[in-house]
Amino acid sequence: MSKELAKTYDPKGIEDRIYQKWLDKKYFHAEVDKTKKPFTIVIPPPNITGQLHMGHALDNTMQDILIRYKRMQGYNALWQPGTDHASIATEVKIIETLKKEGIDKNDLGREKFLERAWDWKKEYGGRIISQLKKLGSSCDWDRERFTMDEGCNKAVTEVFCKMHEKGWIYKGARIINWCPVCNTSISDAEVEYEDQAGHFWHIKYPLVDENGQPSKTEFLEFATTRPETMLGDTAVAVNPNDERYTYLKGRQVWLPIVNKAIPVVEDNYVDMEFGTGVVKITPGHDPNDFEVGKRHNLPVINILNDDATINKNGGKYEGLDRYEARKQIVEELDKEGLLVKIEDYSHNVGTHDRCKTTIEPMVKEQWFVKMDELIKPAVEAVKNGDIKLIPERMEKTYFNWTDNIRDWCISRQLWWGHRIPAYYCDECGETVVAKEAPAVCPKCGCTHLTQDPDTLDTWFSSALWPFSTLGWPEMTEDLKYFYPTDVLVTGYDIIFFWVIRMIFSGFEQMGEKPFKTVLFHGLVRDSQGRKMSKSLGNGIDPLEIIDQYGADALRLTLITGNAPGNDMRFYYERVEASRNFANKVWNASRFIMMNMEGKNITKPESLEPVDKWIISKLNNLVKEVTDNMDNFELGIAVQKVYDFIWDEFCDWYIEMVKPRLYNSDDAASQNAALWTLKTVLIDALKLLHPYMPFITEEIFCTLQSEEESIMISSWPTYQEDRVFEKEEKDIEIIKEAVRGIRNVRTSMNVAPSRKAAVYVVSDKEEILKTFTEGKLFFASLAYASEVMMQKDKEGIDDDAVSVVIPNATLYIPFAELVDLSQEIERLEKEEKRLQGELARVNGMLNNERFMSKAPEAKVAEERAKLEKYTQMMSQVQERLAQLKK
RNA sequence: GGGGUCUUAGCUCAGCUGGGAGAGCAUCUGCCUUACAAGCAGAGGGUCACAGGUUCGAGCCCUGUAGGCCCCACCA
Repeated sequence: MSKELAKTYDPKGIEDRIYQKWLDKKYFHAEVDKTKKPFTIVIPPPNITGQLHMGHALDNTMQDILIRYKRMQGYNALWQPGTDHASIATEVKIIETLKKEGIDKNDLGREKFLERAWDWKKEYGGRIISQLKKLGSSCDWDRERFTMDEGCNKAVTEVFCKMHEKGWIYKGARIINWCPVCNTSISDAEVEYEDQAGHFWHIKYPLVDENGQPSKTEFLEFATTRPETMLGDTAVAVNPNDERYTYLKGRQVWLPIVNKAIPVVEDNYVDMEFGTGVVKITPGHDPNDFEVGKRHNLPVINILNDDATINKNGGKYEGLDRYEARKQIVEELDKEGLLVKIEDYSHNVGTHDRCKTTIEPMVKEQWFVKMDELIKPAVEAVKNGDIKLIPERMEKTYFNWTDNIRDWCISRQLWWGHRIPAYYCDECGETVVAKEAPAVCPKCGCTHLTQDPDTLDTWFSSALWPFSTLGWPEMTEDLKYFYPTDVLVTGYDIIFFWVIRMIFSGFEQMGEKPFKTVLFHGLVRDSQGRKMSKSLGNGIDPLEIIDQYGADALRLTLITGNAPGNDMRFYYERVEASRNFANKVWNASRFIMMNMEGKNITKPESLEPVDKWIISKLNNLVKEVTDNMDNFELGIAVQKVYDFIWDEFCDWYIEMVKPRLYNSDDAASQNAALWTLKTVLIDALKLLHPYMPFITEEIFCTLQSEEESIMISSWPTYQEDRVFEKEEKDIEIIKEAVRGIRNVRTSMNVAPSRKAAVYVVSDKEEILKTFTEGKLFFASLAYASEVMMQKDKEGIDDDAVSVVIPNATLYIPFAELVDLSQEIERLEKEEKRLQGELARVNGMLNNERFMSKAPEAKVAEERAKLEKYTQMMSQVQERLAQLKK
């Protein structure tokens, strides 16, 4: 009936075969079914340019665990997959490959470029998907989507037009972050600030004298980190309360190099304490200065071209790169005696998160999303618990962003992306925002309209992902049934980029949250705690790990010993430990199947105490694991399954049951053992399945060939008729006895092959009964040649080694001479330990405040301990007295 | 500047609503016991960063200190 299993588990071959079977059987596919409750997860769509990395592996393992768990619980589980067009990332890659062919993007032209991009998508978009499959991800691949497919495009256009109509999307000239390398504007979220060593140039501008000429004697000194921006200075500012500068009211300073007079303005923005209390104002290239400029009606001068070279406004510096211009300007100022000093200075420099280029603030016409109103329901939902963030502390991060929200710059000067549905009349300049290109200008009636060349921020379409993938803007059955989704699993690093934007988009478009819970995970770092990165070359390829150790081992490694939202380090040793566990499961199963071979196992009439013990343990495990899973404590849950399988089931139960398996005389007992082994194994496999889908499937189907798949089997539930409290306690007593005996034997260097008689001495009838019932396995585990039950130590050699357990003393008369002094030493150590315990317990019980304030259950617990230790103590002391005689 | 987080065994980390400190790896000892040496049996190893506080009781809650990491922020 059962197939022959190899001695060590080899995931190679097995995994692909099983995955293909799941695909063939359509187990991952979900359809609307109103008789079942839905459980939905949308995948964070990986970039089409991407290769599977450890972050994906972790993220998708967590999702797969949740979705498999819920599927087994009977939910209609949908894991919606897809990929992201990742506008900048992809565009940059394509430009790179074009470059290698000697082609310039602009020479190629927009249309041809987009063809190349789609080719790229075709070629590489599938790569990451096949990698996700290697991991075991049970996504509904029939529903695979792409953030730039037709449906998503419809959704994007719809949202853009709706929000524009509402006035929440607008076009305006504002200061934005410009990346001179990618040649596009980027949003605030895409700017990464990093501390860079730079300089502080202390400069002075002459004041303008009464003749309108630069003064030779009066100067205003200040410092700047970007001296080249002086070309765009349109004022100098001081604080209105700064008495040092009251004399400047209404005066002007002379802007050197440019050679013109600019005003001194008073603005509270200036910090009197900092530096000289004077700030040069460059509204065209600094966000704060831009605001100051607005307040004082200062002109805005743009001194830069898009590639960050100086433009014609920079006079003789035109055409120079910003850093070269900086150098030459400083030299010129120095020549004119206007450079006071240069200081080393470390400051925060904004860089583009994609290419690390220093961004340049510039004033440009861009499209923005007005955030203040939009964000409100998103804030409220998290505040009132409608959306739960796990771990909770992420709420702080969330609110920190929402409280300081600024309008979102959504237009990008890129070609790869959703094109902005805005059209401009070539004749009259009218702007039309519409889903379809208008044939005629509604204002002047001409037919010459040009679409806005810009595309949208890639996150604009990702923000709609939870509902666009379900058919929105159509109110499809899918959408009605599967939305809102249940859990979003993602890294805390994209909370601003994605999570928040999905939340406000969900409320705005659907009138309902996009998901109920957000489960955050941290970063997977290398063994030294460093971020895995291409430049460091310290990345570990999950596919290589899968190839070497199997997907199950990788998954287990990523999930164990890690709390939500915390970063983790990746160690090969840990993968090995996971692989070893897979092997353990494999071999235990192999053992069970070997013993089942040729036997017709039936549900037994009665179970023996050990059987009840393990069933009861399993029952508790089911309850705990289910609770943990429901609370998203995935690591804790699997740790418990791991411990149960390895410790309780393999190291104890299987060993306990071996004598019965090897003895066919008592067929009923053997059947009960086999039935229990099988029953417990199957349920344990089920609990393990979400974590280690492949090996559990392989064993499950081999074990019972009539069953189709573990992934569609039902999740175990806690059962009242599987509670055996007495047996649990009884077996623990025997385990304690076994441990004690093994301990003594090891310390005396007695080989396991040397059996010895064991006397169980107790005046408690039930203890003797417990041992009598467990005699067979107790003897085997305790290396006993025979086990005798006695009420007292009548007839036992005084030199016998003793082990004290609650309510009983075990004696082992070894043939060889026992070193009495060593024996006394051992018992004295035990006495000391018990003394300590008793002191603690008595301390508590004699403390009146404890007795009056502690809960009753706690007091009872301590009383029981007192009794237990007192009793053990008397046994130890009695034995000591004997030996010292 | 604001916020978060961490500090627990040699290493990496768990420790859920406060009630006798855990795991994996590493170390030491003994075992090829017919499922598994990717294994089995045992052992050693921790003032839970420090100082206070709340509590009958603190690794866990509060305050402060030190150090590490992260995020946010316009100090020119």
